[in-house]
Amino acid sequence: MQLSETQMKFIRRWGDMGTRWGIPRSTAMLHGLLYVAQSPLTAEEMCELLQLARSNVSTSLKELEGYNLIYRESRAGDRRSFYRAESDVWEMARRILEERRRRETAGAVQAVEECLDAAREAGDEHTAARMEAMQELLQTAENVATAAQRYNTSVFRRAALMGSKVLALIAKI
Amino acid sequence: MQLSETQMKFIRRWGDMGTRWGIPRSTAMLHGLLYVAQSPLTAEEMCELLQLARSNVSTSLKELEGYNLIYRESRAGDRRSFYRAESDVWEMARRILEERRRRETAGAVQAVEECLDAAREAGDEHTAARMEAMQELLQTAENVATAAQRYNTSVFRRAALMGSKVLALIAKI
DNA sequence: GTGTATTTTCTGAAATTTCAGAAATTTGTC
DNA sequence: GACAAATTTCTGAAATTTCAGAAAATACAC
Repeated sequence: MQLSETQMKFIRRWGDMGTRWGIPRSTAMLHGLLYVAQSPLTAEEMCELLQLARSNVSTSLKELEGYNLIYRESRAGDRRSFYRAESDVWEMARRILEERRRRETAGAVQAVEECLDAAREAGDEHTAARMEAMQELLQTAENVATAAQRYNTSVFRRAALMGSKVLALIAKI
Repeated sequence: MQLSETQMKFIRRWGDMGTRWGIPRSTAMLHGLLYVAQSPLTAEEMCELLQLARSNVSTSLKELEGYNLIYRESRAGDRRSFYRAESDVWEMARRILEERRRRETAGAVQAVEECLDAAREAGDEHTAARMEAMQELLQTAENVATAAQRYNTSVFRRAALMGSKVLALIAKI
């Protein structure tokens, strides 16, 4: 496989994007590569195409698997693993949402919960009130994110596409 | 002003949270401090309470102002600035959303747009299709985020609280 | 089992980010 | 204007993160 100039451009941009989102550049680039690739690739090929160290590719692919953004496949008579990306962008978004919920929001809910308990324990009304408000926000975010996992990708996509209309409707109630 | 143990605990936790979200620990801690503070604080007081360098506090406060998460106020006969945080957590969330949209999503939409043009130019059907799908996702996220800015905080909150029910409804269509 | 292809883990170097202290600038008073 | 208080910017040190190369572990053929 050879990368076209256009593909390389996307991969580089996607890498830049990643860094703004807290994802290492090389990890994001590998994801971008698999997203535009027409067929599954081996780790070795990816090293070659993006000029990354084999170790780096190995670690990054594992991270991407953790986010369920890529699949690894085996082929008969070939002991290497072949990787391909989830190609449905809505499914991709849903999985990112789920992982971020798990790693970030869930922890926050628990942390604030603890602080709320401590504030009540100490009879600190003001702080308790603040913690309660924060708790409502975090718990709601958590609930929405969890709900999004219950339905299929098509529902998720339609909900997003209708998003602004739903808001307009709610504003009228 | 003196910080209670509970408040200090929250501030530290909030700082930890920040780092996971790509926000410097000291910046997040300052925000947490202002969120739990009962009255506006000066930069100097914040240095004292959190044991941070004056310069650091200055930079971080400016960053928080950039996110519209804090307000600075002046008082007659006092040349110092007094800071307080937005205390409505839903308004807070809305502003974070808006800033993230501006800084992260907006740039991505443009980057993918460019790549899409390049792919079409080069007659690269496969890549163009992938870029189109990605574009739909990013543009939709952008649209929803923009829409959320059009209504007041109460609408935003109600929409979030109804989120899972709205999803269930859409799933039935 | 042995040997080889492939992947993963370990280690440290390079790059980046965070943040304190010093210097410079701004703001407001007189 | 001169002066003092407050804030911001500059600089580099410390901490963290990213990532390459080497070593170790694993998987599979024979």
